[in-house]
Amino acid sequence: MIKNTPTAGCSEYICRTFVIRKTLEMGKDITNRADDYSQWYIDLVKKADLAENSDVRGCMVIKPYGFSIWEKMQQALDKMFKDTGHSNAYFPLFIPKSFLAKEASHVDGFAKECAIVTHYRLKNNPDGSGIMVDPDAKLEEELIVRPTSETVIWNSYKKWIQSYRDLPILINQWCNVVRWEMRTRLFLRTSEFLWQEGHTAHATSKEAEKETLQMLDVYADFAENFMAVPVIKGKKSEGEKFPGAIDTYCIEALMQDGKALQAGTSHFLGQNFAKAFDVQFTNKEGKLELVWGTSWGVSTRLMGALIMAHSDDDGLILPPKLAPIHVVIVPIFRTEEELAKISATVESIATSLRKLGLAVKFDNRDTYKPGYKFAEYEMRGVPVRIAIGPRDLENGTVEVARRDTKEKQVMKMEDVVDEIPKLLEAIQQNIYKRALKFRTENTRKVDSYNDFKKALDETPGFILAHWDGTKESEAAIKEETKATIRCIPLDAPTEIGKCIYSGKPSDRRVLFARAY
RNA sequence: CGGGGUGUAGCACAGCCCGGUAGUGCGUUACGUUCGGGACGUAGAGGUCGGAGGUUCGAAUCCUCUCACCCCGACCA
Repeated sequence: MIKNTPTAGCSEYICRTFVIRKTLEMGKDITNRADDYSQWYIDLVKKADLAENSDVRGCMVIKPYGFSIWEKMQQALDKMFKDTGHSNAYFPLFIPKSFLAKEASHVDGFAKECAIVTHYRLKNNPDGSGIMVDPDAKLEEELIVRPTSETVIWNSYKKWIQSYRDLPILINQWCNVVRWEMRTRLFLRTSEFLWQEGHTAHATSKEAEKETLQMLDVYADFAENFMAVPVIKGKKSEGEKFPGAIDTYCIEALMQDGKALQAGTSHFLGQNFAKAFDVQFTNKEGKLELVWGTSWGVSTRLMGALIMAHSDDDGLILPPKLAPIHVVIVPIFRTEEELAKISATVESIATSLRKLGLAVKFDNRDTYKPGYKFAEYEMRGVPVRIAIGPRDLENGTVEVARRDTKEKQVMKMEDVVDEIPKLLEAIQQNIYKRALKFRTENTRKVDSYNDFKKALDETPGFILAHWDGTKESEAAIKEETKATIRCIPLDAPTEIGKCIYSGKPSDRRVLFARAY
């Protein structure tokens, strides 16, 4: 094969072996998105060392690397909450059954997915074969493992609020919740998940509504500027809103397979929970009035959004603002002496980069070859990789590779400190723009039910279409196409049209998609 | 809850149809050679074959029951 035309044949041979080799190696790692998107996602979560299934049904173990990304999200969000006047607090994991029953639509919404504590003691089996629940230790009243905390929090608010002077109450809690889902998927839907839930109480409807929309803006800001995921802000239809809310607002993101993902919600609760828990205050006029409420939350589901929005067949792609490691430095060396020389240079580069607030990892393990490390950090989505070898030491250069485009460049060592922060910023911008471009290209206006169905099957994505505003049409469309109204976009312009399903008049387009 | 699948070494799997020394790859340990895109050699360690019962001289393998998890649906702030 190589012997015929030495030069051309040789390079062709090398090239081909490389491709075959690469294909095999990649196949060994993660499924291609094009072959099976769902499997790609699962492979990626596991191979990037983000999380794994635990032996507890529907529950995941979030591994250190995955958790460190979640911590970065928490830090950024927590600051945004504090900056908008909120404080953190903590309420119990357990909710007495009677609490949950107080708000009718709330209990309807969650009843089918609750974990319930009925006993408080175990004992040895009489036959000595392990342990059993002690039937004598039955609880007077069952405890529900919180699926969300409105009830237990409003029960406290009743004690805390007497006068308009006690308002507003602006509280957030970081915690775990349990929803006994039929079917689970790592990060996207797990029986137990981590989240934050904000719960605020206000003297007026106007103020509560303002809070609801303010937090929606915070979420959108976070999604776009930290996660680099463009989102559409909107209002949920009656059928899709939170049980117990007057209005539910949300941010909706589009994943690479054309399915929508609800990335955060903010609810205007009206006086529903105040009514249920009898939370009244004396207003300035000395009259008793019910308190107005909001609640809002984002969860570890954001991890799913982050993964699916940007990553490729080689692994995770992380936005620099949420990457636990910004820059990984891989030394290329043969001997310990070479490594020692390189280390000296690396230390000075790493120190200067760290002074800029960057997380820099120097991977000087001698147990893995450089190629292995390159692949590993690509899998983990580290935005920038610097390679330094003997050749670089001679030339005073380094090799810089960016994860988002896989481009490599040779950079002068003295430029590194100036250029890397710019490069990270460029990556942050680039992946946002790429995601936005994808969304734009996969958002379609459709005016007939046939085109709607065709679009869903042939070119999945967001669909903007007219809807008559009725539950009946919404339900029928969902039943027939599995597409749901993701939201009524807040910025939707008034536009006269006809509902794609019923043909009845409509004054604006709403956002449809199949969703996670 | 319906459909499908899987439980055998840390991980991925073969062996089962047709019963008879529990295997392969990766990882791991030691040593040596390697190191600019996923290295290789040699030697070693590592297994209640998901669980219970049954058939049999003998069960990872056949039969019955059972448990668990995963995937695809249905459901779902």
